[in-house]
Amino acid sequence: MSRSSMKLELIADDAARKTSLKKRKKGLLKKVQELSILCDVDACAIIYEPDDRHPELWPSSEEATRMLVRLRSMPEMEQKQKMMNQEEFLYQKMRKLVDQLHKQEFENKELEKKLKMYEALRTGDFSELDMEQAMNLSMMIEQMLKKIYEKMDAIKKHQAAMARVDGVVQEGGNAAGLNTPRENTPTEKDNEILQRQKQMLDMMIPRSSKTYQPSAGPTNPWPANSLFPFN
Amino acid sequence: MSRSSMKLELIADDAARKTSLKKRKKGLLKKVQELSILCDVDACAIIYEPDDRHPELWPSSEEATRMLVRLRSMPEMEQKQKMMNQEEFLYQKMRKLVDQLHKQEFENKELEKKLKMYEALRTGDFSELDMEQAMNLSMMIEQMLKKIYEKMDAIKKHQAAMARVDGVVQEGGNAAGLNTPRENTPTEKDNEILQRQKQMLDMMIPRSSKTYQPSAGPTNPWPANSLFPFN
DNA sequence: CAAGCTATAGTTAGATT
DNA sequence: GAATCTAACTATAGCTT
Repeated sequence: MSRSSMKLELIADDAARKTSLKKRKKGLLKKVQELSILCDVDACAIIYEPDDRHPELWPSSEEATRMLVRLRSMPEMEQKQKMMNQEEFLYQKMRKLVDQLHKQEFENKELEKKLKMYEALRTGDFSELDMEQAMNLSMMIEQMLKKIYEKMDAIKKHQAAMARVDGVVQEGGNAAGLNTPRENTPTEKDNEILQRQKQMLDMMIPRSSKTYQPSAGPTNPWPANSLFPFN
Repeated sequence: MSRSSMKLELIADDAARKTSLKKRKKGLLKKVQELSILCDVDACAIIYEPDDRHPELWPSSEEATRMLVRLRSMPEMEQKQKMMNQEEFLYQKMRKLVDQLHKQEFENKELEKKLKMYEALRTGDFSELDMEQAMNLSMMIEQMLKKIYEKMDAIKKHQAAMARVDGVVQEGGNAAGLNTPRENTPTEKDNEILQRQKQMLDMMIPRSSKTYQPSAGPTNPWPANSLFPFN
């Protein structure tokens, strides 16, 4: 219903009624399908058009038939219900299976989410991630980068010290192959760190990452109950 | 459906599925009512919830029963009824469920394997991996390292070139902070590469990796149908 | 756990081709 | 009629209460 909300009553105009029926039938079928898939229920719809002997059965004639058979057998079943008969046993078993299945499916989704992040990290393609995953991943990358920088600094310091020792012996050689501390004025050092960060990101992320921007400062947009395992 | 259109698949989360079912059931009822009133047709919907043996009938039990009576008068129905009884239906459904469950469990295991490798890569703890996973992982690390080295070489070459340009102007400065080519005799270079590999591994793997030994040479212990996705 | 809220995807009456 | 378009208009996922 749209355009000047119509009243809920028979559509008098023949053509309009038929058109509406066609559209709504389609819509209804879709809804039934969605319901049965999304919510895991057996559902069907039946429509008798006035001038048609054959009813329309959804989602399929067979499915509807089965449901109707179940429906028909229901009244008799009520009587037997006190006892635990074969059918009740089957139903119980099925309920258990359905529960297990749902649990598995849930776990599967969680695993896939995590995996997606790792894969994104490896390939450098972040386009498939949703907001939460992107945030998780950005934090993870930052943590990894931090560790890497710490390690690099440690190595550099070590090598600088070596170079100094060499220098005492050999009058200022640069054997370690890295720049020596005396070259770093405070400003130069800052620049260097920035440069190095860009290089590292480039190394870790083969395709240049248009989508990733390392968040600066102490701002932490992290959801408290993050799904990602920062062990 | 709203807010970032969801996929048409089982809602894994139990509570969400239940909520959705309730809402959609209501919506469906409304649609059926509207259809039958607006378009003058007999229509009904039937929903069997998984753990409820009593189906929900719309618009009313009486209406549904009337329709059932009409349906039963269809000749083909009678035959199908004999063939497919309720119990057989349940068994069929259960078989389907068991299959689904096994499939899910398998997928789950595969996902967990992959995840375990990524986690091992991140934490540096390889003790939990089995042989196949360790081999997969070692190959992955080698590939990543290769990429990193290539990148580092590219950067180094670039910086060395810069340094040479500087050298022409400034008489041999080492502005880029990495060693210049002239320092590399062949033997020194080999040593340096080895050294660098050790450093990189150390950086990528916080806890020193006792279990990982990069395999040298062209020997490839890889299973042809590796489970790991090298895309 | 039910009830209410809200933004937005989906539905559809009416018009047009 | 059937198909297509579009402007209302509704249904409902994800939240909050």
